[in-house]
Amino acid sequence: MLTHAAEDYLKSIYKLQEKGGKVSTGILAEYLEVKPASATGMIKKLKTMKLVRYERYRGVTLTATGRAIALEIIRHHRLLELYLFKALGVPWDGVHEEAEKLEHVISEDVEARMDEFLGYPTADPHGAPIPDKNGVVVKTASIPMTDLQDGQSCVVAEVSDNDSALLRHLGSFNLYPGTAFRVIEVAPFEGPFTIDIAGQQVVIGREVAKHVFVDQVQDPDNV
Amino acid sequence: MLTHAAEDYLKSIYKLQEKGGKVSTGILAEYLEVKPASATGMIKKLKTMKLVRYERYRGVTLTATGRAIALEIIRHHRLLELYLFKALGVPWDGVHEEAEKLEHVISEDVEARMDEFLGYPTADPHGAPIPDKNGVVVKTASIPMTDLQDGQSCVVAEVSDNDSALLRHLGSFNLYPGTAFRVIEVAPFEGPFTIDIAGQQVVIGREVAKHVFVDQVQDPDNV
DNA sequence: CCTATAATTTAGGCATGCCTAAATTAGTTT
DNA sequence: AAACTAATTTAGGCATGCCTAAATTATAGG
Repeated sequence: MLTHAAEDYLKSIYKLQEKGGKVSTGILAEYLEVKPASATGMIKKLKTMKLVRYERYRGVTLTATGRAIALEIIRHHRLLELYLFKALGVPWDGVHEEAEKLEHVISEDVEARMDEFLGYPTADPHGAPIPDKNGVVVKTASIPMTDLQDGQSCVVAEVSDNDSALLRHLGSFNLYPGTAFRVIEVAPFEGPFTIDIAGQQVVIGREVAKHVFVDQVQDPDNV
Repeated sequence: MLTHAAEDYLKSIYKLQEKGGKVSTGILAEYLEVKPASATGMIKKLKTMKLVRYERYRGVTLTATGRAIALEIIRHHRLLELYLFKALGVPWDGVHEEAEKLEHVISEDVEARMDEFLGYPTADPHGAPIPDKNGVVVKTASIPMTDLQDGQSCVVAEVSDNDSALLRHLGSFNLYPGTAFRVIEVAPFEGPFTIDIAGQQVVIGREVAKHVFVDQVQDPDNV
């Protein structure tokens, strides 16, 4: 069995690898909030366990085994988030933190029971896909909200889950996965987005919009 | 915040103190499946934190603070056991093991939600009392099954929770807390108990009976 | 090409929590 | 009271996982 720390490293390498191939020691350390020297140490340990590929100064990537373990942990995390949200009513800005601790200790048996209770779901409360038992993840083709233009309509697919203040903010606009909205105006010079959610006009700053991903984009009718 | 290990020590000291006052290093070490030398080390650490009273070669006891923490962990453990049992259908011989891992990471918020879901229960699936939020435990006056005589009727109050094979065995007889039975015969020379559960005759060995505690003992009608 | 800067790695240290082996203390027995 | 036994404590070691500080390597600019 792996230590909690090792599991966290694998999970983080997986996530960073998603957007950028090889993962540098520095990026990984920053993501995990440890010093680069500590990351080097753990990477070496993971290499002896054949969970990562690594050459010094060259970055790190997961092996097939390492990836499988990372996806297992991510599955635990996202199922737990959804379970806490649906079964216990934990607010969506709190589930990440809770799941972060529980993901390392939950058994396969309990996980399977939660999965059944939830009806074998495919996305967590933030819209992130839940890998299945075999580690298969359905990639979504969502685009960042910052790519939207005036007049376009869409549906929220996913939002970043790691900043609970941001989530509370989005929640105050009802900007959950599944919520539809239309862009009324994109202010020039990297300005904010004015959008229409169910008849309500809302202004969303650029920094916030970076963390919102959307699907089903439709151009305005009057083109 | 305390380490998981420290929490386990406090919980164990509490349980051992219940039946026997001061707790010796050896007993504690045996209970925690650790060497006596390791227990001495942790006891010293707990003493500097003022969670235990301790003088070398004299045994250890909890301070008020230490006791409060122990009861908090025990509350986590027992609420989790009941939640896993009732909400997720985990079999009663599996909940102890699961709760043992979860008790150290569950938040007060999630615990409060489980408590509410369960309707503020007072006993776990093995009949052990659940301390309330303020650390108040209702002591039960149960007696060991081994004290029963021919003909007496009673109700199961509590069973030991730490041996899952034993629990499966008891489960196969429907010997759960709340189950009523009548003693048909106590075989002489430390022999087994023959009992009547809902019309079924069952033979219970002495070693098993030691782990079953009963309430509401009534003498036979024909006295 | 060679040097400056930034990233990374190595070296050495610290806390936790376990271990074994040796020394000490308590308590009982003669 | 001395000696023996059993329990306990001390001493020293090991793995994990973090840290800081110093050395090394990569890479880009002149």
